Amino acid sequence: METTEKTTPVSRNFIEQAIDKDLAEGVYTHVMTRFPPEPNGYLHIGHAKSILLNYGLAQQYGGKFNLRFDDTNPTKEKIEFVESIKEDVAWLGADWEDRLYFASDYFQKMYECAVLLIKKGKAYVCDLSADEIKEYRGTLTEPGKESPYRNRSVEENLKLFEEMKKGVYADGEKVLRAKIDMAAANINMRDPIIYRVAHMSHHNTGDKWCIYPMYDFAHPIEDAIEHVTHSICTLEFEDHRPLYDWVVRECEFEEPPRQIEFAKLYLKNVVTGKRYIKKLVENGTVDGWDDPRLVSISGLRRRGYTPEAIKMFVELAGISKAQSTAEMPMLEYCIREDLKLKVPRQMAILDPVKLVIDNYPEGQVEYLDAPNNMENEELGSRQIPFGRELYIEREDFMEEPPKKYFRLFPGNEVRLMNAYFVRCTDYEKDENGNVTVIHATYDPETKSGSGFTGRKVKGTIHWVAAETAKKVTVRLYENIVDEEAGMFAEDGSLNLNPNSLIERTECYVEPALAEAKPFDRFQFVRNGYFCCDSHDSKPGQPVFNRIVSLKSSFKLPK
RNA sequence: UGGGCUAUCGCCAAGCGGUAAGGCACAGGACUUUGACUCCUGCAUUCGCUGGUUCGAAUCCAGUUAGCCCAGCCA
Repeated sequence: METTEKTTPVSRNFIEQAIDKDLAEGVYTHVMTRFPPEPNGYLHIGHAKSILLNYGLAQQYGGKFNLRFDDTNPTKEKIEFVESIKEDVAWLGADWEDRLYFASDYFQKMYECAVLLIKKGKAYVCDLSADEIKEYRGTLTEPGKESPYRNRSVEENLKLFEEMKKGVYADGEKVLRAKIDMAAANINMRDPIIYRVAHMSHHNTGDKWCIYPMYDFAHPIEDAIEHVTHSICTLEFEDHRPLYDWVVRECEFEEPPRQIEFAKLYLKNVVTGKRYIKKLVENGTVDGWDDPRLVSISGLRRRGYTPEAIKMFVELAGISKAQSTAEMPMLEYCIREDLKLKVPRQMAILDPVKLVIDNYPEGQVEYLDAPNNMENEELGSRQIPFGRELYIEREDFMEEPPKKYFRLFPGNEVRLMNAYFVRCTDYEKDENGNVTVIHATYDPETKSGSGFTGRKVKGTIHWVAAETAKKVTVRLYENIVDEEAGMFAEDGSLNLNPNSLIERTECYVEPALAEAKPFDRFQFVRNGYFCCDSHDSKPGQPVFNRIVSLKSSFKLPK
């Protein structure tokens, strides 16, 4: 093993610093984290940050990581979301081992905690209606006032709560509230509701319960039960921390978990909002939650992103408390970086025009050796057919080239990648002025790998032999949002980009690519990185999604 | 004078009283059988603003401004 010690001092983020301190001071002797999604939708890139952060921390400190579904509100949750979330978390590589938990499995314990609070005089059953509770709560600037039911006896509260549990009351008729402080500046502390009545079947517990705990009450208990040490959540829960601490303390849990908040990750000009995506799915703008244009985990996966790239992105973006919006090029950098040495490089023509090599024997086919990845010899090489008629990229030929155009134009010589030098001799156009065929002659001496140094060419273009080429469909993606117009229109709807998906059905690839399987990834020379689509590819008839284009610094001079 | 949080390059982000890391993006140049990759070079005399403390402040103090979050029987 090499000992290339990098002396780059990797700074620790504020969460790691907090954990270091806790460990050093003996507040905790181990580290336990968790990812606690509510199964009410699909995961997106923002969730990946939380997943990878929590899992990474557990790894780093030799601790454990749990996957826990925070399923305390049956009105929003579905089993299908549980499945998709498990798939996505697993795909990202966050291993919960045998620790898959459901908040709903703790309902009995939560109920007992509620009873304990009642007995301690710290909770009471309140008969106020939803509107009244809202009214009594006060406003941001005015204190609330106490509920007339606030001072019921412990016995009465116990009886009433028991009746709530038994189903005596209708939804909304009664709630259990924590008795804290109606005048607190922090609204979360103004006697928050901790249990509500909801006569509804739960995906996990069925009809066993008709009372369900609220997030603020349930979450700290869930963490405490699992001996989570660091309960990492996003910034909007900062105001809830005093309540979190109150619950853990009043329920008398030992070694209480600590809540730490960090900033969510947003992407510039990218939609992640559930209601917007739902609309896009419903009106057919996208073909599902895993549409390759979405940044849902399943969408990124289908597009061809790798877990490694997502992890790199999340690490690059960093962890802080400052509201941040990363730019798409940062994510794109990560996938290019990850795929660069991992995938084979192939020649594919996305916008074909025929090139005829007039001095090449008609009917002759010759196999040429082509390295799969010149920067990674481990990927080996392949044999590719060459012949008299080829397809080349339409943009690789110009009738009247501007200065500094290195590709094909009448009289110019270029290298056909992995093959020969060819010189353009002539071209044909149709009645509309479109170039239909380009003629050239090749020089046998210049065969790739022959060591020919007689002369040099400025340009190298890619090609595919016409006779053996495989015709495939390729999909090119752009942001689904019209960036020029801005994300949202005045009425709050999305400004859509009509060209977010360009499907090309007449693309030609090397024959071997016909056998590409879903999730096979390639670099198509000069066209970017592509992934065989997992939905629409059929055996022998692959569809390729462009994951990301290559960086191109070539711009036509004016 | 409601509470909480945040402000360091176009974007992300280190920094924790000793004189502004790094990455993305961008711009030059070298190299090149991908105008890619790689490699060089450049890119904050300044840390929201104003004062103060100090030999010394992005870091401490005071004030000020801006942004985000909170008034679900959602999470």
